[in-house]
Amino acid sequence: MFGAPDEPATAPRVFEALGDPVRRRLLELLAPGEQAAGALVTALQAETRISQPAVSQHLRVLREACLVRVHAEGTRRLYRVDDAGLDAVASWLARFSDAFAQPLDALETELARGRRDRRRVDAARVSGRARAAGPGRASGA
Amino acid sequence: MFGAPDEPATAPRVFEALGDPVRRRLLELLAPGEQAAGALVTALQAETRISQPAVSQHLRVLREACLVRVHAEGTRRLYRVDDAGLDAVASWLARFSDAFAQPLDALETELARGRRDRRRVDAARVSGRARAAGPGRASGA
DNA sequence: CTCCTTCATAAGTAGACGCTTATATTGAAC
DNA sequence: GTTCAATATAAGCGTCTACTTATGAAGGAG
Repeated sequence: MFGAPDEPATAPRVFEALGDPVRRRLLELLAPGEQAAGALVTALQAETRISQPAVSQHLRVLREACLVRVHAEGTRRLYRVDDAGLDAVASWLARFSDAFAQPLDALETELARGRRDRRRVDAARVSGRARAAGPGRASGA
Repeated sequence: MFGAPDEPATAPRVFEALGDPVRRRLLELLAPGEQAAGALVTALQAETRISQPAVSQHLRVLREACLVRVHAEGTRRLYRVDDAGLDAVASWLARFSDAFAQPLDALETELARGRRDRRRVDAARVSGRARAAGPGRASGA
């Protein structure tokens, strides 16, 4: 049952996976915690008219992008968010952080190291404010 | 020349825009600073076989997603990264930050406020580590 | 073993998307 | 003015993508 789980451990096509609104919604539904595939189907069908295979295919794409992880429990498939994909996105995005963010990064790294000793390894750190920015880009003028 | 610049100031279809590798490359090319459209075409053509209109169309999508901003200088069109779109991405991504990140966010906000007084308003803060995470998600086990 | 539940895969199709060539528009230079 | 340089838009087209229905495979219950 259920094809062999031989994902390549890297995170290819992450942005492509996030390009679809249904897949983003799936991730949002998974944000609070683990969910069975069936529960995700039900939740989506309460919002949109979509079939079970469609959801399954979306979950496959998310899996291949390392954005979700699965483990079987009986006949159920329990999905959860996978940090690997999100980290890939965050790290790409970091390239566009303003220059002044760098020292802050260093501080964060330090703090994160301290926390890591408190057990909680290698988790993503992302924060953002949604308002449009003024002219404060790295390019200056 | 050049259609009227009436973008809606919001950032729709940001993830869709980032879904294309050429558009991501364009943003990377713009990361160091402002670039003329022609320079971007030249840079891309040094890597891939692509036409000028194709690049122009990609730039249009990036514009509509608030991922780049333009201003005309003579007959040139100078493009730069627009924080609005990146902020939208970062803020969506923030939903998936681990719980322990919250206090850190507060610290950051405080630090950012201090910097804001030093002039440099409302810029995005994003940082991430690319390595795959251990079992540290919000969903616990 | 049989039946039901849960989920994935197969095959086919409509539409979206990105590319190309051709052309229009605008500013600068002569 | 005419001409050139820079960029955007228009039209057309192949391909990729997400959907559907139909089916398969596997675990649990009786």
